[in-house]
This record gives sequence, structure tokens and C-alpha cells, in this order.
Amino acid sequence: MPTPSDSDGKAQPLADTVLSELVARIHDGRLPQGAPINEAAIAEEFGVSRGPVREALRRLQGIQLVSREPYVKARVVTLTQEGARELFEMRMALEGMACRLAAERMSNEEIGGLVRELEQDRQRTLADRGAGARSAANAHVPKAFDLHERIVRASGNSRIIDALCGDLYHLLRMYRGRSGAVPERKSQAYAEHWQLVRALKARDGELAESLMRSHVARAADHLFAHLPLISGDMTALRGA
Amino acid sequence: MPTPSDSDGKAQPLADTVLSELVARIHDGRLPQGAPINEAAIAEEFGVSRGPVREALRRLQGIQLVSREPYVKARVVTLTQEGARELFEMRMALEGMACRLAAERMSNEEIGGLVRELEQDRQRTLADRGAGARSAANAHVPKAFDLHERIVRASGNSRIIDALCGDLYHLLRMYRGRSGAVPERKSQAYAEHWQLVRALKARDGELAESLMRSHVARAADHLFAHLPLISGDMTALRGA
DNA sequence: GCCACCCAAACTGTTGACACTTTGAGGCTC
DNA sequence: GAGCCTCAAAGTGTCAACAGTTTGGGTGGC
Repeated sequence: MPTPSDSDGKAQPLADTVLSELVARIHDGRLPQGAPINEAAIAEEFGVSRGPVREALRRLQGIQLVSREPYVKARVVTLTQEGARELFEMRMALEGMACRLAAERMSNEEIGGLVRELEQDRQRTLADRGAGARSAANAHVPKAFDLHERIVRASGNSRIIDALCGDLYHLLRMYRGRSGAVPERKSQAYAEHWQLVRALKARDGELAESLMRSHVARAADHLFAHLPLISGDMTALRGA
Repeated sequence: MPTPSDSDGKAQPLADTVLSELVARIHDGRLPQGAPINEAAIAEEFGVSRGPVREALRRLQGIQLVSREPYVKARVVTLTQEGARELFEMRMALEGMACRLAAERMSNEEIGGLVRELEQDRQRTLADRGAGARSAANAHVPKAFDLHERIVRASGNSRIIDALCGDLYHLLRMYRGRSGAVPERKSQAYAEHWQLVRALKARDGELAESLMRSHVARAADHLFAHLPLISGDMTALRGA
């Protein structure tokens, strides 16, 4: 099957299929951090040759989800406290700038829509918390509203969008998966989100950037506090 | 020759050799922007098979130097005014943050060394301007001093370092190659560099970030002013 | 008993051939 | 003559086999 039809029904290269499956496995932990990846084994399991697998691995390396050096088998990247710090510093820089640009460039209609969706999301969250998973079917859940993503995509800078919604997003999910969703943080985040939106409405780029930075920094603090002590994996270090 | 010895004498995969050669060609314009890239042709020219060429192309796509979609031949990325704007916005965000971090983290010795090298570079530049290319041999030119790179590398954030010294650096070189070095800008840049270093010495991260942003913004303005009107290449747009 | 050396198994890098898709030129219909 | 269909040439995607490197275990020397 050279060009299999994906779940979407669209023909796409095998490498793409392998890539998304590997990403999914890394996200949900079936491929834990630091795990070695054997090209041949993956190829056999997927019923394809090593070519597409190699391409998928090369791309995973590109988005920094796996590390690799010549002639040595690839490994899923190892999450460290250092790495988390660097990730959040980069997010502060990029999301801050994206927020500033969004404040300057979004149309009034876009901002209005954002406000509306933010409020809807709030109502839905409250309802879900009260009713449990009961109304999971009738409440149309298009796909969890994500204010950060919406703002980033409104920045009008596709380079920043790609960086934040691509590489960094995958890594962030890995870290988030290791700690866990903490409810009380969510309500605090909501308040901070409202502040952000107010800054957008006021067209105050300076303030919007500052608020976003603080918001990301607080999320980082929170993650660190709940991070189940990185399994001091030293396999990455070699030599004496 | 499966593992040729590079100019360094070290054995390295063919894909790496192909990659650096292609990057060089893109930088110096032998592969102009928008030029289609034929895997088979490149492979034959280098005397290798298509495998390594494919890997090199995949990596070039990863660092956004070539664009590609399934079954369509790869193309060198097309530089646009829009793309330049996005590139510089990203640099402002990242180099600004890197500068802030450097101000907070560099040791006094590192800063001292930076000041010394900046001054040496200034002397050398003045000497060269006065004497022409005469002293090109005896004046030991280790490799053009680059304050930006030095500061970025002092940020202590390898993720930001990789982004700025990797992907973004290549693109910036492409744009720079299209405009040209303009002498008068250099002397203005020198003054701004001194301001930056002063902020570092004062450990004023806020100021250092602000100065770096302005510095990058001015460089962008300068580039735009001297950009020889992007050859309005619309090949990227399809359909009606 | 400990260390250096050697070697085979495992794995990555590379190759040439084959399968599938795109594209554009030529001919046919209206 | 304009527009659509057909089809072959060009080019990318995939495969299975071969070549070179790393690695871990076994052997011999000290």
C-alpha cells in the first residue's frame, strides 16, 4: 500500500502516517522519554519499509522530540528541569510578542468573537464541573477552546505561529502529561485570561505582552511545583 | 564512498555533506530563491544516490530554507517583504529575551571578555578601512566577531540559541545577501552595541532587552530601505 | 581478579530498481 | 478556434538488499 488512505480518506505519504502515529505514542507515553527507537522494528510493526520510518524520525528530530547522532539509534528526548526552564523562557519570549502583535493587529470583530468564546468556554466548564460527564454528548464540543492558540494565530506572524503551535506545543504536551491537570490552577488562569483579553480590547500591546509573560511564568511555576521529580535519567550523559 | 572524510578529516554521513553544500549554494545564490530542486539531478551531480539527497532536503525543509509538498518538486524558499517582517519580529522576541537572560546570567569575566573583544574588533575594522585589504594576512582574523551571536550564546538557553543561530540565521543571511553590507550602518550599529554592553554590565535585563529590540528593529528598517524590491514572484500562489 | 583486545551481532547509512502521482503536450470533440 | 480528454514523460514515494559503524560479550594476557 504505497499511498494509504488516512482516517480522513485522503491519500498521503506513508512517512506522514508513521510520523503522526509516533507523535501520538510519544504524547501518551507509549514511547516513554529516553526510549530507544529501532528503525527496523518500527518499520516491521507498521508494515512498511525503513525509508518512510527514517523520514519520520528525521522530522521528529527536526521538531526536537527525538535526539539522534550518526550511527547511534534514535532516542525519545529526555525531559529535564533544565529543558522545561528553557521551554518556558522561549514561550515567554514568543507568546509575549505574539500577544503584543495581536493587540495591534486584531480587528474589533475578532476580539469580540474571542470574548464571546471565552465566556462560552467558561460556562461550559462550570456546567461540566457541576454535571460531571453527563452532558458530554449534547454540549457540542468542537474542540477544547484554547485562548493561547487563538491569540497566537491572531498575531499575523506565521513564523511565530508555526514555532509555538508546532515544536513547542508538542514538548509542552509532554511535560503537561507528566504533571497533571490541576483544577484550581484553571480558575486562576481564567482570571488571567480575562486580563489578557481586556488588554487586547484596549489595544495596549505593551500591557498585553507583559500580562502574557506573567501568565506563562505562573504556568511554569505551577508546572514545576507539580512536576513529579524528573526521573533522574542520566542515560543521556556519557563518559566518566 | 559511503562515509567520505570531510574537509575536517572526520567521517560523516553523506547526507550531512550534501546538506552543507546545498546550504552554501543557497547562501551564495547559486541556488536562487524559488528555484526548483530535482532530487535525481542533485544526486547525480554529487555522485550519490537519492537517499542522502532526500534526507538533506528534508532537513532543509525543517529549517525552512526550502518548501515542499507531496509529489511536487522542492523549491528554494521565496523571500518576500512579508517574510522579512516576520523574521525580524521573531528575532526581536528571541534576541530580546536572550539579551535579558544574558544580562542576568553572564559572569563578570564573560562580560569583561566581551568588552575587550568588542573594542579589538572596532580597532581592526578601523585599521582595515584605512589600509584596505592590505593587512588581511597578518591581522589574525579568527572569524568575524559577532556580538549578537556572543550575547545569544551567553543566554544559557540552548533552545533559543539553536533557533537563532540555526534556522533564523540562515534566512537572515539570505536576506542580507540580497541587500548588501552598507558601511554607514556599521558605525551606527557599533554605537548601539556599546549601549547594549553597558546594559549588560549594569545587569539591567529590562534595559538590555529593550535596547536589543530597538537595535534589531533598526537593522530591519535599514534592510527594508536597501532591499532591491523583491522580485514580485507570484509562483507560490496557485489557482485563479 | 582485572584490563585490553578481538569479534560477531545489531543497527544505521546507502544504493538501485520499482510503484505511484503530477504535469504538460497533443489530439479529439463541439 | 476553444475547451476537454488522453497519455507519455518527468519526478517523487517506497522497497529490499548491501555496506559500514557501533556495541557488548568473550577471550587471552598480566
